Amino acid sequence: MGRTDRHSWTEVRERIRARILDGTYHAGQKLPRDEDLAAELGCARSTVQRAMRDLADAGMIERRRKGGSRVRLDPVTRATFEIPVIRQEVEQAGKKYDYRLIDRALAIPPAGDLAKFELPRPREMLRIRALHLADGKPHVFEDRWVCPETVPEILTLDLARENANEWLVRNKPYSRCDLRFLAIGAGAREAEILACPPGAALFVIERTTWIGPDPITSVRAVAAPGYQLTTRA
Amino acid sequence: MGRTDRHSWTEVRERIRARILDGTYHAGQKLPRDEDLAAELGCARSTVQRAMRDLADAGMIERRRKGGSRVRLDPVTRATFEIPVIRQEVEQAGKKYDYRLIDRALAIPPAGDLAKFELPRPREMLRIRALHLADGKPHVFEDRWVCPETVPEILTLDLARENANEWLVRNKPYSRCDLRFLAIGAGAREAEILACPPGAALFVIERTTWIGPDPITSVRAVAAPGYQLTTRA
DNA sequence: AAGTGGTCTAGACCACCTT
DNA sequence: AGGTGGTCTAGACCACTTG
Repeated sequence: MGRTDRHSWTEVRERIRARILDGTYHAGQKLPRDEDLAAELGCARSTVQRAMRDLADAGMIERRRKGGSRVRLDPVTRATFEIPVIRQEVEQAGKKYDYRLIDRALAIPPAGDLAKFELPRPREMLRIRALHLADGKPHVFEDRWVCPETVPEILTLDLARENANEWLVRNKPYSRCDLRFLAIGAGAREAEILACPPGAALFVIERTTWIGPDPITSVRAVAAPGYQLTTRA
Repeated sequence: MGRTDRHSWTEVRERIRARILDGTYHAGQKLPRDEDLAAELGCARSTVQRAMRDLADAGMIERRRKGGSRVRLDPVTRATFEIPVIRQEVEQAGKKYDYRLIDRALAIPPAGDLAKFELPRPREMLRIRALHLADGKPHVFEDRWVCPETVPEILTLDLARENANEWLVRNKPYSRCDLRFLAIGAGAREAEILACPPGAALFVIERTTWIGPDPITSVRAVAAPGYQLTTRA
């Protein structure tokens, strides 16, 4: 039975959720104060607080000090995705993982890539292109810019052996991470590298990370056809 | 300064995180018990518990009763996305929203769509196809199956005027929601409806919902070219 | 200026899981 | 069977933000 019997915070949450869904509290309306709800439901205020925080995290209500809690006018679906390190993803599927460096070079990123870092001025960065393979077949094509001012070690790493993806994950914590998901048609380069027809629809994950105000890396990971991302069970 | 000074749970969380990042606690290693950490850091156990829960939610550690807390071996990135109701998304971008029903019909879904519901046996459902427009241009093509056994009202709704998407959001709460993101090449139908070249790479969001064990709806939302999804600011 | 949510504490009990 | 995290309580103080 867990402790879902009477005064558990999940029980309180479900009671409040039910009232929102059945219209007792309608969209935009203010809910009672935590303290009043606690008194009414016969539990401690902190239990109500826990339930309300969960509803707020789920996007169902909004809470403000002094302003109280309100049912959100605009219902949204919030979903959490896990983006694994590619090696794990491949090995977890029971396949053999391989990594191949394509090229690396210092250059000034084009405007589009610079914009992702939100940098005021152009800056020279290390571009790394690499391919991740699953059972010998192309799996993900990675096109990455790394900022040597933030990550000087990157210049002396042997990228043919060291996987930049994994090295950064292990050695460079970040404080901010922007993610974008999109679809692109395979260009000539992607088609060749991923061994797919030109124009094939490809799923792309772009990620940019910073440590404090300093840019670390921005990567575009282009998956081979058929890739899809699912909410974590 | 907030209350980020000494014994706030965020401060405690950052101290623990720092120890993980600097190797004091390395991957796979067991962390001290909450109570010991609380004593060492000079705060209440519940404060440590709050901090640890946050780290666990972020995917950095794993916690088990009796087993204790461990640094996760496999670092993952967890990201939360908000999938808005399409009307809101369009209007928030300052554009005019429009909706057009394409067709509706009762039929037995093909195996692929049935599988999404995890149903043992085929079942007749209402298929609804519709187009969402932004400033008069095709924005999202929606291909939906609704289960009339769970949602009988759907059969009598005037779908030319009532948007199935919004009606369901407002009237049918769900208890489980599966989401999938993928990329497809535009087929003949998508190309015609979305006014894009055949073969164009399109971003797709698929969502299946249930209330308890009963299926509600499964929808494939195909976005017009250029669409992308971003972590919420 | 005051009201409301957010946090912290100390203590107790419980549930789950490993040993 | 026992240890560890999860939850609940009651009370106090704090911080944000609105009227």
